[in-house]
Parts: sequence; structure tokens; C-alpha cells
Amino acid sequence: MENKAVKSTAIPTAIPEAETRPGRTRSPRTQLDPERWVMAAIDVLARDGIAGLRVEVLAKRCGVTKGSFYWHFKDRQALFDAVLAHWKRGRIRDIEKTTAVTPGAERERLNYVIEVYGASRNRKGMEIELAIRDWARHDASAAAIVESVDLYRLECTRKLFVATGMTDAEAKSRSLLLYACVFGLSLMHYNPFDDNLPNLKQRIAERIVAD
Amino acid sequence: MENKAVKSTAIPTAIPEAETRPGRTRSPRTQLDPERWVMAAIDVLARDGIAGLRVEVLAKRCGVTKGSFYWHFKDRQALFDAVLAHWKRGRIRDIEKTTAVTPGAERERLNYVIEVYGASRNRKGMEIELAIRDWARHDASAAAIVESVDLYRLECTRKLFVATGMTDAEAKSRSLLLYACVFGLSLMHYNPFDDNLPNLKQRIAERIVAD
DNA sequence: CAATGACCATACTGTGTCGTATGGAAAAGC
DNA sequence: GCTTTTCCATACGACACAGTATGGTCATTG
Repeated sequence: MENKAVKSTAIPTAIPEAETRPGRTRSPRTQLDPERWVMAAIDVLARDGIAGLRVEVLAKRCGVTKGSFYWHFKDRQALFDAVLAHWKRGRIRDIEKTTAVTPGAERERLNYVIEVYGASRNRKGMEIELAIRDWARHDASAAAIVESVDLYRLECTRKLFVATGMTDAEAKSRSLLLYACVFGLSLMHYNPFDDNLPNLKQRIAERIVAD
Repeated sequence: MENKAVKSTAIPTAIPEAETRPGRTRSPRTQLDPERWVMAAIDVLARDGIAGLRVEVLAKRCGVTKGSFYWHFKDRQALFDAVLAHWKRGRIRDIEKTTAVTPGAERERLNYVIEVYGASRNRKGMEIELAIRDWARHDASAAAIVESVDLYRLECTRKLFVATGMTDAEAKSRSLLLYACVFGLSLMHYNPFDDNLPNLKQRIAERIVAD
């Protein structure tokens, strides 16, 4: 009760640690919300996988201590659930945007889907994909999210294939082939296999979408 | 063979602790060698990933304490290296066996490769694959092993495709497509997508190996 | 200005793990 | 027989982490 003269004397305006300081964030009022925590969590997840997603590591990355974390989240699992929900929403939005098409341009759209996933510019997105899929190998909730996203993706591309004149069964097999190939390629280490990889990838894309 | 009335009274032939007993292994003289440790390590790796491959967990699984582990291995990394070396040897042997072929039967052999990897009977082997590939995302030594195995596999199937009359570039692209699809499929969760999955897989296989 | 609540720091307990040090028991060598 | 080597148990220190308890510091509100 009795304030004993405030132990933390001085340090009025000067920033002690300049960055990543648990004491005080640089902005006068930078409060964290669950959204910020989830963003940072996805960053860590992409880098270190689900096993590396620890509360104290994440807190340090946010410039606070875990006292803040346990204010916004019940426990570690609550963060996991939030991460999965956020990822699922983002993927659904992305799929809808990527597979939206004007009639007649379905084939180009399918090629675009392949190109987007193989592009190095969103290596980050693929790292998240792989981390979550590895997570799903041991966690039922993650597996359920992955399944819902996979089914949504497969369904969207199936429609595109059907629009190019394929039977439903063939369209389904092409959808599976497309995504399996995309994820599989990002899982392999084949760099020295050929000195003209774009050529090989072009052939693969044609094999997936062409008649 | 005489029951020498040791502490383990009664239960002459029965196993005292039934399993996982640190005190004494069930067999009178069951000494562990590095090979046994590596086997158990691969089991744990397939189940819990590289993050779950802990020394004490592994020791308990072997029915001993970690004092035994550190006699056979310098540290945890030494076990990791042994696991990677063992896995690589096994994969190389398996690839050579799987892609060995009598001239004229190359196409069947390629279909067999696809079928083998997609078979549920060696789910264990695929779990190891995925665990090691996830491991390779953060570890350079694992990545190097994966790359060498991938290149060897790609080269073996490339020869098969060439033998069916394809150009070298086309054969290379088919090789990539084959393995990417195989690993990608084992990474996805598409079970409710269709009620006749074998049919879809058959179509995919044909798309990969046919002209 | 006082009181309340949102937000975060600090300290603490408990657990799991790596690696080391050391001793003990069985087997092999003499 | 005795000694040495092999193989493992036990005990220990150090650290990282999850989660809790508690108090402090703001901003907002009356």
C-alpha cells in the first residue's frame, strides 16, 4: 500500500534501450491488441515452426514481457487458435481473389495460380503454409483448419478446370495434382537438378492445365 | 538358466517391468549400440518431429537412462548426424531397388514408384520424410542430405522417363512433377474431396507418366 | 482530483531438458 | 584369481519455458 518512493528513479524521457525495450514502447502509447500478437506469432511460426512459438520469445519480439501476453490470451493454446483462425480467413480471401475469373480466361487463371504459389516473392506465405501443415501432423485443430482450406482451394480450381471443358472427375484430379505439385515443389531441394528451372516449371504447369 | 533368486522374485520367465524399465533391460545382456539408438530416434522423429527428439525421451523409450546415450554419442547433434546418414543410406538403397528395371518396363516401373509412395502401408516412411523435410527448413545439414537424396531420386526417374522416349528436358520436368506430387499429396488433407479417391489418383498417375 | 480499469513489469513456482561428473556392475583380457 | 574396459545409473548444475500472483503506471471518467 505505502508507496516507497518509487523504486524506478529517474529515466525521465531518454530511451534506455532504444529498441525492443520491455520497459516502455517507443511510441508514447503503443498498446498491443490480440491482432498484433497474432501477426508476430505468424512471423515466428514461419521461421521456427510451432515448436518455436513460445510465449516469452514472442513477448520479447513484441518488446514486452509475457505479463502482457497473458492479459490478451488465456494461455498458449488460445494464441494457437487465434493464429489458425486468422490464417484460415486470409487464405479463403486469397483464394477467392486468385480464382475470380471472367468467363473464357479460366486457363490463364489456373496458370496464374501455379505461378503465384511458385513465386519467390511470397516465400513467406509458403513458409507459413509448410509450418502449419507440419503442425497439422500432430495437432487435430490445425489439421481441421488445413483440411477446410484445402477443400476450399480444391473446389475453386475444380470449377476452373470444369469451365475449360473437363469432366468433373478429371477436373478434380487436376485440382489435386495442381496443389500437390505446388506444395511438393516447395518441399524439395532440387536446385542443381537443372540450369534452366523456369523451363522445367513451365513444362510442369502445361502438364497440369493443358488438355 | 538357473533362476538365481535375484531381487526379481518370482516371474521367472515373465518380463519384470513388462516394458521401459531403466534398472535392467529385460534380456540378460541387451547392450545398445549406436544403431539401436538411431532406429529408436527415427521412430521418435516420425512421431514428434525433430523438436520432439529429446535425449531423455529417447532413453526412456530404449529402457535406459541418458547416461547410456552420452556414452554412445558425443551430444545430441551427433545423434542427428547419425540419423541423417542412416536415412540417406536407406533412401539410396530403396531408390536403386525401386527404379531397377528390365528394358521395356520403364513405364510400369514409374507407376510402381508412384504407387509405392502413395501406399498407406508405408505411412511410416512418409512420416519420416516429412519430418526430415521440415527439419531441413531450419537446419543446413539436414537440407544438404535432403538435397542429395532428391537429386538422386530425380536422376533415377529421369532415366526411366528418357527410356520411354522423352526428351531430356521433358523427362526432367516429369521427374520433378512426380516427386512433387507424391510429397505434396501426403502433405494435404483432402479426404472428403471425393468418394472415389483411387480413381483420382489413377488419373493423376497417368497424367504424370503418360505421353 | 480521486477512482476505476486497461495494460504491462516483476517475481515466483514447477517442470522439462542438455550436458557433466562420478560410481557401479558386468564382461573381457591377463 | 585380478585388472581393465565396456556400458549404464545416479546425482547435479544450468537454463528455458508455462503459467500465476501481484503490484505499478498510465489514461479515462465522474
